[in-house]
Parts: sequence; C-alpha cells; structure tokens
Amino acid sequence: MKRDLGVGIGTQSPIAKDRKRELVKIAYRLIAEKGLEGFRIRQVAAEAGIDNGTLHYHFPSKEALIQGVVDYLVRDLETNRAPGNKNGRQTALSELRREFEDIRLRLHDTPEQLVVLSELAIRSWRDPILAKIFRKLDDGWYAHLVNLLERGIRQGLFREDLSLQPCVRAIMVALRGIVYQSRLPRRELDLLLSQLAAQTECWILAGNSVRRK
Amino acid sequence: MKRDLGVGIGTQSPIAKDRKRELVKIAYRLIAEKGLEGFRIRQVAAEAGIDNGTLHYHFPSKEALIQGVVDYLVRDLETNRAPGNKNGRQTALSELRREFEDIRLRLHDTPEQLVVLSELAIRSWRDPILAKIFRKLDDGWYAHLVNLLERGIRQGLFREDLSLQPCVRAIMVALRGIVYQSRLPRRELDLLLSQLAAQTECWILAGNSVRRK
Amino acid sequence: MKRDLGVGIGTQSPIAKDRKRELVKIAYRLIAEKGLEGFRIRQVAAEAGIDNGTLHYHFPSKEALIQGVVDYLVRDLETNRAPGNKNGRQTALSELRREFEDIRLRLHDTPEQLVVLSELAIRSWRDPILAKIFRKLDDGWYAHLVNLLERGIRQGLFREDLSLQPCVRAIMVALRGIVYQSRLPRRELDLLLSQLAAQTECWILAGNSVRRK
Amino acid sequence: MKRDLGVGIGTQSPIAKDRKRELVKIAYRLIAEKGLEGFRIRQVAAEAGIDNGTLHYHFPSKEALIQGVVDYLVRDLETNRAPGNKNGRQTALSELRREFEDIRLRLHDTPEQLVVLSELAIRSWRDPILAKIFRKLDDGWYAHLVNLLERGIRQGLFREDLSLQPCVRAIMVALRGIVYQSRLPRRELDLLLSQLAAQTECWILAGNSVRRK
DNA sequence: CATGAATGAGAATTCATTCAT
DNA sequence: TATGAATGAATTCTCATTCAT
Repeated sequence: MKRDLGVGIGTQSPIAKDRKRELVKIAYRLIAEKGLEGFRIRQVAAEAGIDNGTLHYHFPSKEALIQGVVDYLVRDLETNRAPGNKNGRQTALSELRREFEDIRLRLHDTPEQLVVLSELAIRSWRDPILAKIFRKLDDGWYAHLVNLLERGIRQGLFREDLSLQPCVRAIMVALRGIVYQSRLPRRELDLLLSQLAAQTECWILAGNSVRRK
Repeated sequence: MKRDLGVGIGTQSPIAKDRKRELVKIAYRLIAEKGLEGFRIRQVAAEAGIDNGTLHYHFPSKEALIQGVVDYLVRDLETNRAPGNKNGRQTALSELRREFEDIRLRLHDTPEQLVVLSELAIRSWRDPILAKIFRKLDDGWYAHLVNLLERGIRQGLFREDLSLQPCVRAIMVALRGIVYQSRLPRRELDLLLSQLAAQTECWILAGNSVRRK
Repeated sequence: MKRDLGVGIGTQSPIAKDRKRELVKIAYRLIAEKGLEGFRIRQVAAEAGIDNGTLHYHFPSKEALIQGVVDYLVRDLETNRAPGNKNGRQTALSELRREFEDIRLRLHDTPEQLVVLSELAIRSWRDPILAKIFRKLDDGWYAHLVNLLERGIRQGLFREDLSLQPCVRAIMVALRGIVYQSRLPRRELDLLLSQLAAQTECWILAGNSVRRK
Repeated sequence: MKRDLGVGIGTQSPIAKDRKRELVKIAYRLIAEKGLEGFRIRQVAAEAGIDNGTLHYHFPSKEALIQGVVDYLVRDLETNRAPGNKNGRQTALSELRREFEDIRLRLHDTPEQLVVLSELAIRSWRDPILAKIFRKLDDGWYAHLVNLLERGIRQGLFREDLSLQPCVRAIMVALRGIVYQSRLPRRELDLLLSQLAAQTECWILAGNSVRRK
C-alpha cells in the first residue's frame, strides 16, 4: 500500500528515523533505570517531550519499542567486534587483551548497557524470539574468539595444543561472570579483571604447559 | 490445599505458617515462569485456591510476598553451604569440587532457582534492601571459599603462595558466568563445568607453578 | 479452583447476581440509546454509580457485558413464547392474534427492546456466535408457529390444505418487517398491524379458499 | 489507484471527484464488512493507497464520509425506481413483480448493499438528519407503490375495491421483512419470495374477492 | 482466617483530526 | 492535492489494595 517512489534509500524519512532513535535511546536508559518491570512507555514519551499517542505513531506497541532497544543493543555489541577495529594490525594477544579491556570500559563508562543486556538476557529465557537473537549474538562472539585464538596459534603466540572450544567457552564464562558480578568497588573490579586476564593468558600462551591432574 | 482445623499456638499458628510457605513456593515458581515482570499476586492466590483478599491477610503487600521469596531463596542457598554438610570430614579439594558439582546439579535439577536468583540479582541493582541481602549472600560465599582455600593450604593440598582474594573472586566469577550462560546443551554444559573445575584445580593445587608473563 | 460448598444453588452470591443484572439492564438501555456504535462501558459504570474497575470485576470485558445483554434479551423473548401463557386454554386463532398483539405491545411499551434486537441482529451477520444464538431463536419461533398452525388445523379452525412452511415464514416475515419499519405514527402502525393480522387470518382460516393465479 | 495528472475544471476537478467516489466505494464496502461499529477511516485511506491525512482533504470528517456513503446508497436505491425503467411500457403487474424480483437480485448479487442499508436504518433512529433522508426514501417508495397500484386499477388488472394505503404498507412490510430475515439458504429464500409475491397478487388481483372475517 | 465486592490509579492502545511543508 | 508527523482525548483493561461481613 505504501508507495515507494524509488528515490529514497530507506522507507523512512530522516526525521522519523531520528525520532525513533531518540525514543529508543530514552527507552534504553529507562529500562536500565527501572528494569523491564517498571518500564513505562508514557515515561519515554514524557522524556522525549512528545505526546503519548505520538510515540505509538513511531512504535505501534510497547513490544515494538523494546524490540527497537534490542536492535540498538545488538548493533552496538556487534560493531565492537568489527575486525581490525580501525587501529591497524594487531596481534591476537593484544586483541584478546582488548576483550577484557572492553568489558572493563563498558562497566565503567556504560554500565547501563550491561544492565539492559542482563534484563533482556533474562527475558530471553521466556521469549523465543529474543532467545534466537541472543543465541546468534553468542555464536558471533564464540566464532570471533575462536578465530582470535586460531590466529594466535598461527602467529605462534598461543600454545599449539590448545583445545579451542573449551578455552573459548571458558573465556566467555569469565567475561560473563564479570558482567553479572554484583557491583564491586572499582578498584576491586579492575584488579579482578586483570587477574582473570593474566590467568587466561597463562593458560593459553605458548611456552606454558599446564599439567592436568 | 484442604485446610485442617488444628488450633495454632504462638503468634502465628502452624497452619498460617504452612499457608505462607505454600504461597511463597507458588510465588517462587511463578516468578521463575513469568519473571518479576509478569508476576501477579492474583495468580498466586488462584493457584493456591484461595481468594486474592485472603492472600493479603498473609502478605500485606506484593513486596512482602516477594520478600518472602527472597528469604526462601537465601535460606536455601545458605543451607547448602553449611560446614561439613553432615557427611563428616572432607578434604578442601573435595569440597571445592562440590562447589562446581553443586552448580551442575542446580542447573539440572532446579534451574528455576537460578532463574529467580537472576531476576532478584538484577532487581538488587535498584533495590537497596535487596542489594544488602545479596551483598551479604555474596560475602558469605566469599568467606566460605576463602575458608575453604585456607583449609586446603593448611592441609597441604593447595599451593602455599596462592593469593586468596583474587583466586576466590575468580572462582566466583566462573561459577556465576556458568549460571548466566544462555542455555547450553547438557553435554556441553557438563563438559564446560568439568573443564573449568580442572582449570581451577590446576591453578590452585600444590605442585603446579604457573608462570606469570 | 473456586470451591463450591455444595450449599448454594448457583455459583454466585445473590449480591453479585443483582449487580450483574443491574449492569446488564443499564447496558441494555444504553445500547438502545446509542447503538453498539457509541456504547461505552464507562457510561454503564457511571450510571450504576460504581467504579469503572468494579464493572470489570463483574464482567471481565466489554464483550462479556454485551453477551450478558444478549442472554437477557433472549430469555425475555423466549419466555413470552411459553406454552399456554398462564391464561388457560386458548384457541390457536387467539394465540395467533396474540403474536401480532405481542409485537404491537413491544413496539408501544418497550421499543428499546426491538432496537437492541436490531443492533444485535446486524451484528450477528459478522459474529458467528451471535449468529448461532439468533438462528436458534428463529428456529424456536418457527417451531412455535408451526405448532400453532398445526393445532389450529386440528381444531378445525385453519384450512386443512394449508402448507405450513411457507405460511409460517410469511408470518415471520411480516412481523419482522413491522419491527424494522422505520418509525410510523402510532395510529398508522396499529392500523397496519391489524390489517396484516386480518390478511393473515383471511389466508389461513378454514372456509377461505384462495385461488392462485 | 494510480492518479493521472489531468487538469480539473470547475470547483472540483474530475480527478478529485473520482477520488471521492473511490473513497466512498471503499467506505461502503468496509461498512458492510465491519459495521459502523468497526468502521475506521484509516482503513479506507489504507485501502485507497492514500495517506490518512489526504482523506481528510476530500472528506473533512468521518461523518462527511459516511454522508457520502448515504448519498451513494440513496442514489442507487432511487435509480432503480425510475418509471418505465428504460424498457418501455410495462403493465402494473409486471412492475409489481419486478419489486419482488429486485429484492431477490439484491439479496443475491449485492447483499452488502442491504447490510449497509440496515446499518444506516438503525442509525437513523438516533440521527435526525439520517431519519429525514430515510423518511424521504420511504415516502418515495410508498408513492411509487401507490402509483403502481393505481395504474393497475386503472388498467383493470387490480381489484377496484383495493384500499391503497394498507395494501402498500403491507407490501413494504413484506419486502422489508425479507431483507432483515436472518440469512436463509438461497432455495428457501427464493421460495419464500415467490410465495409472498403470489400471496400479494392473490390479494390485489381483480377477480379475487377476499372475504374478511 | 477467609471472602467477595469494590476501588482507583494507571497502563497500553486507538483514532479522528490538525497542521506545516 | 498530498504527505507524514503530531495531537489529545477517550477507551478498554489491569492489578494491588481495602474493607465490611
């Protein structure tokens, strides 16, 4: 029914797109503040200075708005995993360290992101669509880390006999455990992260042979 | 479901106590099923076969009922940490293994417990009272693990130069990371757990010296 | 879940039943006044002097309330067709006359009933559940008239060669046509009704033979 | 659907007129489908492939659009009553038969027309403007039938002692009753119509004398 | 202890309408 | 003419809570 005049790049005017982005950002913040329990679209509209009904013009339902938040979050999480990351050639080791550093930065700078992530992660246990999205996200992270380790091995940095799958899973578990850690003082948190990073490196770096019991 | 007409003694009759426990259990299950977002006291009342007004006799408010669930959960988590655990003397190592095994069993047998735990953990970021409870819980766990490692060192099982604090934090992070792992197939999960356990042991067992980079 | 103590006749307390009946009556009147288009449950609540939410306690949804109105209407229409009608032995002819008189009275005394009937009849074109109810109602009326004519024939009052089916249909059509007649002045309406009644009798009474062209 | 760029002359360009007609047709169909209750102008706009704001350019309000539908319907009903109906001289009898046949065709071919008619007829009980229109429509029909019967009498086809007013009213009642009949199977409907037509003719044809009781 | 009826604030959503471009 | 964005009042419905019995 909507006629596309073949000119526009997308189907939405830039004005509407900006509005939508703005609303998503507010929703994002409010979910972080109040949780999905306690998240009210009226408040989103109020903070955007628009009418309650106008919000429904852009997002037909509350769920649609939440989905917008999901998309926003996913996009953000994925961009950070972009190859090379615009800072030229990196060793696998420095990239691995960046993984830990990345979590640290997020915890410092955008803790609300991780709060929203947690909220949605829990929701994904009940919401199949969200579950699928999170699975994909996880798989992407997994593949990224496997690739990273493989490169490290090829570069001669990491142990040749490293079994990739369990190692990657362990790294993911560690980082996830950090995220869901109940708030620690910053000092302790940084210390913990560096320890975990060190421990991980100690596990995978070439030259270390770990004796299994 | 049927109430017997026994006469209560004390400030709260045993009947009322049973009713409360029953309601808490139902609430517990419903929070696991629907999340705090989606948790409705009317449904608790309905499933208990009582009137919604009657529920308010036992728990004056929704928050009070949730608090009941929190207490129930905390009690359950703490009892499992009871020293010796009624099965006599154990080595620190076997106790450490039990920590991992415990998580495994919970994930298999009572995953809803961990769901509720997650729900409440997120809530604790916003709810100071809950935050305090969780901090206490965490501190208890922390103290328990520190004690465990100290015993292990005293028993000559664990490395003498083990720095307790980071090590305990790392174990907690690992176990927490497991819990918040998005559902994995059982096989993979078990494998992951055993790998993490092995890795941990390899870190702390006497006779292993880990070279730091 | 609701426990029935085996004592009550129904499952509802008389208070609730009265309230429901009261609400249905108000809804009935308002549908007659404003049509289904324009019918608002808030107004029902307001006119009953109760809160908007209280209405939802008795009728979980707008549709449930409308269904209540349907039941009320159907019951009313059916009771008037009760056999014998408490005024002793009647000839089939007098009963037939009563059919016309009944419509006349309804048009005079409770025109809103016919308005609501019309509203719902139109709705039944789109609503299968309502359609079923109306079909049943129609079938009941049809059976009643067939029975009436048969008795008349047995009593020797009506023509023996009367073909029942088309005759009954014709009577129904006439009465229905009257109901849906756009408002006529009372005099004209009464005249029309008596003419139709006379015409009908002339058709079916014994001793009249109608020549078909 | 595609609008051509022709230039309009007069107060309203033919393009705009076409657009209006198109919108009315869609509105007409949607009222038949969903009823006035359930009729939404946004849906009209959507089905016309235009914006909801644009619709307001053509019809300043919802009521205006409905009025457009009324006009459309009235015009259609009236054209069918045009004298002679372009097929030359007809006897009054054949014209009378055509009245019944007309209803039959409408019920078969354009039942939605009768649905809309019903919707609006009910509305006319509450809407004075609509009431006036329907009264005029009815009066037109009435006059038409009176004229028809008079011609029949003059032609010697119909009984001389026919009292026009009640007879015409009866015919109208019958036809209206047919329209509001809850859907019957086609066979039964056709049978019913022919029986009613026969019965009517039997009443009014010269040579039949009906004995009043 | 228990109930059913009532409450009322507030939730999401709908929809005709307006207006600048 | 046409559009898209915005409006705001109104609507149904939800739900924790209260209270007389």
